[in-house]
Amino acid sequence: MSKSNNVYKDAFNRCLRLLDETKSLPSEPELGTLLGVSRTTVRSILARMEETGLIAWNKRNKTVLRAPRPEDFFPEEETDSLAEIIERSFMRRLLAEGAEAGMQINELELAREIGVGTTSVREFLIRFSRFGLIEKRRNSHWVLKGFTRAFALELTEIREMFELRSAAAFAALPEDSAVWVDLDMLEVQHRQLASEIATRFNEFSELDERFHRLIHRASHNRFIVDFYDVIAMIFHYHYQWNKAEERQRNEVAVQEHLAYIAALKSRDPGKVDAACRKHLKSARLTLLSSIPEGRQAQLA
Amino acid sequence: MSKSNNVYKDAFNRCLRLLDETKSLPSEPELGTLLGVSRTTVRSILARMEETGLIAWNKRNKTVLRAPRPEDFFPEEETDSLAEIIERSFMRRLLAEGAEAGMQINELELAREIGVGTTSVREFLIRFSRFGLIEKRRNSHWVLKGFTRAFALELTEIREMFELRSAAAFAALPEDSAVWVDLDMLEVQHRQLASEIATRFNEFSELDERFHRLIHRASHNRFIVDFYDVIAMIFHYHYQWNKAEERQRNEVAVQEHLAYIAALKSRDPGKVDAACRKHLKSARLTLLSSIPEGRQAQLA
DNA sequence: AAAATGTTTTTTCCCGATAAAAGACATTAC
DNA sequence: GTAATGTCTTTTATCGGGAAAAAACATTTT
Repeated sequence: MSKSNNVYKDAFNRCLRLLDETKSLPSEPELGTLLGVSRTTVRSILARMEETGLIAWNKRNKTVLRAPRPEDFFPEEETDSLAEIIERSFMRRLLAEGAEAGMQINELELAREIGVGTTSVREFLIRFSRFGLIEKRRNSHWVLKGFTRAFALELTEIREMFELRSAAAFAALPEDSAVWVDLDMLEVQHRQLASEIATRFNEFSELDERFHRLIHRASHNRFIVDFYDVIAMIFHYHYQWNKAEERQRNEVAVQEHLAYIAALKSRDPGKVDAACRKHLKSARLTLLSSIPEGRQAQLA
Repeated sequence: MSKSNNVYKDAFNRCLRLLDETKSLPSEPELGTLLGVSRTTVRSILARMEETGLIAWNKRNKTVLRAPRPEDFFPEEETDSLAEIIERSFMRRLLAEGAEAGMQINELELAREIGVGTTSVREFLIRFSRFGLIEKRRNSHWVLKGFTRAFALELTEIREMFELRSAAAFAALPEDSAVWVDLDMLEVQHRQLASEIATRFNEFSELDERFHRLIHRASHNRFIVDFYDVIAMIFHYHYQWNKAEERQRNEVAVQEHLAYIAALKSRDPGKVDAACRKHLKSARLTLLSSIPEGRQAQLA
């Protein structure tokens, strides 16, 4: 087994959901762009759909025969890429108790534990190293730097620097820039979420990321834009294992975002700066308060 | 051939240079730390040195029998790690004419061209991607973003942000901090270089890097410290292929550094800021002026 | 008993091979 | 003649294996 066909399985599942909406499927290249895969994969999907009686396929004709049933879908866990599987396993370990700074990381052990080859683990660790949580010793093991208070402070320091600059750049964008439309859309979504916060508070994460990424993009600086990956990763996993006060937290954040959006729309640099600072400050406090006190740097 | 023994060969060569200085070599663990390799490698080195009549080795006794001759050394090109070889090849292509933005990068082709396995090339590209010059298309090729004017501007924007902050932090360090001693040493070396600039101008690069890294370390922020890797890499390769006005450039930079050092020692935030800005501005101009005008972003 | 040397085990680094997926080329349909 | 489908080729993602290097363990020396 050299490569799993998760790309195919994931695209197949997504394609199944398209079946509900139409009587017939579009052309192969069109499906390809829609699903983000090559025609080769599209054709495998169509082949299976024909086989299982979901569609009748004859050249350009792809008629939907029946609605998809639960058993038509591939199991969720088979649609994840290896990288995602490794990342999840690794993050679980990292945020679990006992993952102290200075600990060494063993590629072979990780690979065996997760049940994958060492190459994939190596590649993952190299990719992951840019998050500043691990470090390589040449010709030797990786060292865990740990998800410590120091890490959170260093991360937020950069975040604040970058976001203040991006927000200022955003406010200075011309009236006819497309970003104002995006911002309006985000504002509407924030208002909707605010009005139903009691039941939908867990949808905030995703909205949060889209909002901040929009702002960072205004910097027109790849290093700033890319840095948001670090923040997104940390927030994603950290809050996944730390649900304390989630509703309360998100409710506050939504209101801060709305104030921030209003400041951006005012295009007044002073107001933008103030609203941005206020939100970043509470984001920092939230992150810091959720790091257990015992989880300090233990490094020599 | 699964792994070259460049670690051994490189350490062997470095160990040969130690032979000139002493009558006998220290213990195995001591040699290991000195050369930065494991005892296993140290013992291979000693074994060969005994074999070639360089030393007499009997347990704790490692007596030097003769001075090393040129033919005792392994050829320089055999001491480079695969990663270094790939990096050099890749950078040569990148900075050569015809490497335009938007071009795709083919792992297999690169691997064949350099004469290495695909795994090593993949790992290199993943590591290299943090420099912001290439980007991965999921399940597909890498895309070259190109060493363009835009790249240089984005790079220097971050550099300036980080260095101004680090310099301010540096100046605020307590009197008894060890950094002041390091700074004094660097100042002396700068003065020496300044006085012999006509013949030693090409030694500036290395001094430059040590100076800026010292300053960045004062930020106590891993993201700032790590970012200097990007700058160092760009400067290293860029100037290696662009020697125009090198002497003139370095002469100016040394003087700017000396002014910058004086400002830091004054611990006056205003002076530090001014000296830092001045140096960064000329560094930016130098970098920009050396990017050919034709080398613009061509991306769709 | 601390630190060295001698020996064995484990891990890292890297290659070649193979299935999945992408991409290129040839052919057909509208 | 443009855009689809059909077919073939190339590239990517991943594994297992093997030599180099590190690390762990055992034994000796001072």
